[in-house]
Amino acid sequence: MGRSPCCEKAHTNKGAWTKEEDQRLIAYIKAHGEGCWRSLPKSAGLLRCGKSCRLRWINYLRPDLKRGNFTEEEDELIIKLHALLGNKWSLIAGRLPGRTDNEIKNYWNTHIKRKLLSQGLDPQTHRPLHGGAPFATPRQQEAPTAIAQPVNSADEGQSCSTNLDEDRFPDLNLDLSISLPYYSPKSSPPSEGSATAAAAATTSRSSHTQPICFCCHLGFQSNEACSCQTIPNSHVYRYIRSLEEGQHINYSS
DNA sequence: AACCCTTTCAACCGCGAAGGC
DNA sequence: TGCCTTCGCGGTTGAAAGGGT
Repeated sequence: MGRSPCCEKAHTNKGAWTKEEDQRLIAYIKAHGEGCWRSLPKSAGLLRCGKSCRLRWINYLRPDLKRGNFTEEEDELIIKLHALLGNKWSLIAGRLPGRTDNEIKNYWNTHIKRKLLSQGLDPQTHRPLHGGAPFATPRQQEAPTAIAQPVNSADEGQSCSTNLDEDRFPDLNLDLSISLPYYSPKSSPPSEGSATAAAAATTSRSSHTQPICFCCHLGFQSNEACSCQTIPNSHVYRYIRSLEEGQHINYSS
């Protein structure tokens, strides 16, 4: 007995998406919002499985995606994050706004891996292939520290942003960020409960003992949008829709 | 122009986690 | 508590594009 298929394969399309399928998916999500991927294809009139729809939306159709080449800064950030997190592409993508885990994974395999190899570094361990000095980012080269190792499952019991991490990558904010879902004008914003639940889900460890500022979690501490330090209330959750809009919603628990 | 090889990246697959009952 | 369903993630595949001969 194998695992039951995620959908009825006999009546689903596979392979590249057509323009019409894209339009159908976009129109449906604009009207009803994301979620319920299992039932979405039927409701949207698509002969695709839910997983395929989800992937197409997340990796290609989402309006907040940043298309185009990776910048040098993004390159460096990916390398740093990979040194600390390993192949946790979704976590790495969470630190690069507008980039998807699939995109970063592909970019790693096609560009960065080769780049590191050409520098004599093992892409998995970030250690030199033939001995010598361990991998160091430009900033590290100014003040070399211990070699970064990908986290393993045991390490994950610790805080995501430890003092050790800060020692290794002082300019790196490893707090887990939250990618906000896309809401159409017709669909409703998240309820207070779902926002706090999302916060609890993604920051479960810290949320037990301290308030969460999403600005900080998104790495915007220095941005004026973040005013968490001026908010004395210990249970304020701040949501930012986007940097451009400068909008935010406070959710109090 | 034709063929072959390499590179890129969208899409698929299988698995584990999470949540509901 | 255990089962079932759904979702999300990471690894892998394969078609298309690009480049070389």
